[in-house]
Amino acid sequence: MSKSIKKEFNRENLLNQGVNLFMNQGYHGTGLQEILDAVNVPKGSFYNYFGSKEDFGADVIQHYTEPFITQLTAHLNNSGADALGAIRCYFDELIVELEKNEFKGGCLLGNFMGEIGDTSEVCQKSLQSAVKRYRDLLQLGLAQAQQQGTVRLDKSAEEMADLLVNTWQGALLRMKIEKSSAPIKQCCQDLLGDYFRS
Amino acid sequence: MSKSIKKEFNRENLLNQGVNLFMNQGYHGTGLQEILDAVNVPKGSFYNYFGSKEDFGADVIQHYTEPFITQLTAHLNNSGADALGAIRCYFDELIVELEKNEFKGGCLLGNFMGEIGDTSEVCQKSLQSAVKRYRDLLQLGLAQAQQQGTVRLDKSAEEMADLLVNTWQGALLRMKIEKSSAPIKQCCQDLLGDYFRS
DNA sequence: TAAATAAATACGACCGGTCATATTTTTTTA
DNA sequence: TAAAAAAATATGACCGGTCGTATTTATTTA
Repeated sequence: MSKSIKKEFNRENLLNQGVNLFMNQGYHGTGLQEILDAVNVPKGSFYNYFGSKEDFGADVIQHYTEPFITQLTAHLNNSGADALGAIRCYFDELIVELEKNEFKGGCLLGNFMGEIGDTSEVCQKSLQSAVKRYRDLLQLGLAQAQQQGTVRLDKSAEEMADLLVNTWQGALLRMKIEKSSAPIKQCCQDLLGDYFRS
Repeated sequence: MSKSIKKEFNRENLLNQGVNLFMNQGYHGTGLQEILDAVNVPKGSFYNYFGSKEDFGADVIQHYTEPFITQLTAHLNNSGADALGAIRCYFDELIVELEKNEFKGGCLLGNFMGEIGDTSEVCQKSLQSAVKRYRDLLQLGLAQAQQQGTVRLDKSAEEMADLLVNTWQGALLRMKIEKSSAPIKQCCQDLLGDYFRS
């Protein structure tokens, strides 16, 4: 009993540190040892929790995504009659967080798509499902906004959600090398503040 | 004389293979040995050509970018009175090429921005300059299209060029995990075929 | 005590980078 | 111009360290 609690505790810690280190140093740039040291788990124990580094990576992807889904869902639920405002508000929060981090890291999903999105089948599957969940939620919000009359009807919510996700990811890459939040702010303004408006 | 020719030959080969391997396996996922084997250059010789792996990476970035600048410039020069058409035509060619590669690799600039864009100062500088060159060229084309009346005037060419670059990069990431050209086609249609039009 | 889980250790392969030495190429000198 | 000296380039063995993983040992749990 106390053991399985510890096991879950270690697993959770490993996933949290995996998110941090993978996001800032990339998949191949981060060694297992580094993650294990950060959470004081012996090297030999790792394979009791995860099948391989690759499997671990796939789990980290899902673990990373969860809070974003939760956060966006909360905004949409509390938005009342302004789903578009909720989406803008959600992204504004992300921007604040990214500025806090001085534009380092960006988004684990984007970084992993670029680095291992086409070489690790396991992680590719995980990325597909994570991005789809996220995209679907944005699509839901945009569809609500369409019903509320704030977003144009002549483009599908799905198409706009995809465009938003993709432009956001590209803007995050620019942010990282320009060390500026201008690209991600521009992304929100261009799409949510202009192109999507009815 | 014949020696310095060989030197340039080796350098060029190393850069070419560097582009290939870095693009498909990432920076940390590619060892120097792998590149050296591919071009039959001994390990010890590498450091006669480049100061370090990091410096090499920065040079690879520039080497990768050159052909894209050339290709886009050519399209713009031959476009006559339809700069927007030239840009679309250019991206269509890129799409064909990406489909040929079965959506593997994507864009080295995007991949590197995500993986090492905020950890390697040398490569960050190189990425900044490469992306700026590319963005500026697109901006020039869009400004021409504005003068020709095919592109809206109420947004600056610079802003649109940035949006195009960013959305394209994000769409490439999606392409990699979806193994489909739909995202990049959608990018062109949404921006060049709709949002930018006057 | 038997089975299951955790931890320690061991493993070979590979990492980026260095170095002394060998070979050219270039420059200087006669 | 020919010989000698100096500088530049080429090379592969080798460095310490780290990689991801397998195997072995110790510890819990049932």
